[in-house]
Amino acid sequence: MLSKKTKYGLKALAYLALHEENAPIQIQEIAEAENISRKFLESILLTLKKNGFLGSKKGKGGGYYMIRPASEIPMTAIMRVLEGPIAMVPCVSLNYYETCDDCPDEATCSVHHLMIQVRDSALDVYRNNTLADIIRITVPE
Amino acid sequence: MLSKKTKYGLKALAYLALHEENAPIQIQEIAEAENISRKFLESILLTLKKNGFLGSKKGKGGGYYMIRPASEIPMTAIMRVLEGPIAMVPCVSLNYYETCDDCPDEATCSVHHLMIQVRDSALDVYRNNTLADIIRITVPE
DNA sequence: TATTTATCCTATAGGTTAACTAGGAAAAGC
DNA sequence: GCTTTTCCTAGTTAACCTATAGGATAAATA
Repeated sequence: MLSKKTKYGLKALAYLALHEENAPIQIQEIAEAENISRKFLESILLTLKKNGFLGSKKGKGGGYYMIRPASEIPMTAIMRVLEGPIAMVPCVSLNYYETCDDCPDEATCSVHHLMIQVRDSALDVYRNNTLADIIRITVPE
Repeated sequence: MLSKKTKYGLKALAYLALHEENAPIQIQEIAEAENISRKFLESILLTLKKNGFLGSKKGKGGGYYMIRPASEIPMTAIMRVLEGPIAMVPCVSLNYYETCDDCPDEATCSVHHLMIQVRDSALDVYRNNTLADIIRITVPE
């Protein structure tokens, strides 16, 4: 299941990328436009900023803004920051690898091999989409 | 993240399918072979039975056994019973569809479209694998 | 300089779910 | 009728998710 955090984060990024006219956009505005709890969104945008996806300005006229073009942000990067590992099992995770304590041998583990396939297919999708790609859908022409 | 329930369930099914010589296999044996808590596995096997994947026999010489060939059990069916929906968001689920209360329009939702792609790629994997396929890996030749 | 506006930061409450565990009922075999 | 096994209900514990509170910090402006 996709967490609300990820869902809200994606929507906020999409909103910011669509309104990419230099002027910062306030949390409040995004929260209202996308039906997200203001305080919750606040914490999400903060982690997106800390991870280099967004810039911010404090004070009047402040807010958040895209720091680089949406077309240069692969969905893999966003998903890893918001949702965590793309793999469903740590033993097939590229960035968060961990051995299974119950499993004697990965090479002969049927779950392992299936989950590698699932991971690769998800990676395929995320690698072939940038933030710009998922926005483009909302603006058909 | 894949739940332990699913992971254990898959391992148990793999074990049973590999030892498909008519004689029932006891929970205890599977639990020991696969390093699974006996009581927990008990409840998992029970739901697999209730969902038509396994048969059982009580009393001495009892246990669980495959009810149909592993090659006829698609991974989609197993995953849906053990893990639930394959989709990461209810609004793109084929079998457990629900509307998002915060989202005014699916057609213009960027998350929606991305998640459809992810769902389809996962479905692709699960549809192209049966239980027999994931076991085959453990027996290379 | 004082005030307003906005993000930044820490802590925590409340609910849900996952991962087990306990204990016995029911059925099958000897 | 005793043993062995699955069947069933309920409970426990810990982690995590979602959201909120309240103030610190910084920027703009008057």
